[in-house]
Amino acid sequence: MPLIIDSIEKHVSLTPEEKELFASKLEIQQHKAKTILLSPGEICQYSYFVNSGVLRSFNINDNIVEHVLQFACKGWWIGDMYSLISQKPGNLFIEVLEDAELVLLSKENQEQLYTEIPKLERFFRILIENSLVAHQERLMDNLSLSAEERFDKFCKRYPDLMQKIPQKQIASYIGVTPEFFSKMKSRILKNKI
Amino acid sequence: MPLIIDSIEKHVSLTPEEKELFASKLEIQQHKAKTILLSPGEICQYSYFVNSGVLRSFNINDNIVEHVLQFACKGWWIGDMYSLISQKPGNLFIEVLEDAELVLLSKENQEQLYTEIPKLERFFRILIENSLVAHQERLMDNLSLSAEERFDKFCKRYPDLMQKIPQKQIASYIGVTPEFFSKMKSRILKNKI
DNA sequence: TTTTGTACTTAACCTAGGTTAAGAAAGCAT
DNA sequence: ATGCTTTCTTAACCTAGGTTAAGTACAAAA
Repeated sequence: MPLIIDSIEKHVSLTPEEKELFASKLEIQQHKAKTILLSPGEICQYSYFVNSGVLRSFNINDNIVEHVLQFACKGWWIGDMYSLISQKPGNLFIEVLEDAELVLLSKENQEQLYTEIPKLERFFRILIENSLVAHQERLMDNLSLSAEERFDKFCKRYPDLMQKIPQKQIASYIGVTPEFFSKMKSRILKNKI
Repeated sequence: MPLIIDSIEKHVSLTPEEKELFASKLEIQQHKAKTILLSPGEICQYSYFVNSGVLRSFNINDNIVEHVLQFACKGWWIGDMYSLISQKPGNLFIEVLEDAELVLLSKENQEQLYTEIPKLERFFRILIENSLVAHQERLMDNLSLSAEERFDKFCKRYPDLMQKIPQKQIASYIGVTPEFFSKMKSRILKNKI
């Protein structure tokens, strides 16, 4: 599994033995689109690394409205962080949007690796730092930008996702209804002409 | 500085020598309310731990509107994570809201400590994990809850802050204007009677 | 080929929250 | 006490985005 190793070695370098030890703790799974890997109420046991395909994490509030927390495509990690670290029942769905090959790292194996290969604890520290910064920026964007500006940023940040996923998912990610998203999109088109 | 050590030992235990090494890397500062510790465009050099007092981090968008990213009172860490890890100019102000005693840990010292005392890298990994979970929850709340529900959660989560800071700051944190916040507050009062 | 379901669009109408403006209250310094 | 500044309130009016509902366009089953 070269992709996951490569992505780690962008931040820390591993010896061949360390790579082997690491690889021995991983599990590979193939999943079809629409598969639900995790549902609210369940305890998240894995960090998922995406070799190919697209996943999303989202929740559903009382009104049956979905809200997307994260998309993950090739080279990204996804999971229910809250449930994973607390080992309590989570609030998120994790769903496969496009047929995917995933690398699974169980909570226990991850903890073991932290002590067996401290460089991996560093890697995950850095990974989570970057994720925190991204979430902080998205939070501030939601507080200060209009829907159109958020959409604009989304297009620039995830240009490849636009083709791959239904636009209602993007609407949900930027925090508007599919109807408003559609209205907004046609307004943008008109203004460009 | 017992508070910062205590807060670390809730997650990892340190030997007396490690505590001493750690303490030797810290700097203590007193600051009056209204002091600006960091402004947009500057590069953040420190993680700030709050011994006493209250701080906030916030940004200002084009329209001269402030948005609060975080409050920090006794026992909390604050900083501009984006600028700190990238060592690029940041977007945040960090301001003292109530006279404060702070413990400063410089970026270089923090990196040194990670290798000198790997347990500290673990501590900060856990700290950041928790921060990430909190930001994820706040993000989802902003997508799915009304202003009143967000205010409700804020009151429950930070009951002590209500007395300490001007309510316009709380309005800014939950993402509404001070005027609307005031209207909402009086509506809530009426409904309780 | 028809059916069925899901995604997308459009339009009329609605509301949570924003804007503007003016006054009241409360700190804080002189 | 007296002004000066900042915070808070209220009210009239406004708008971004939500809701409801109906219709269109596909794609997957059957």
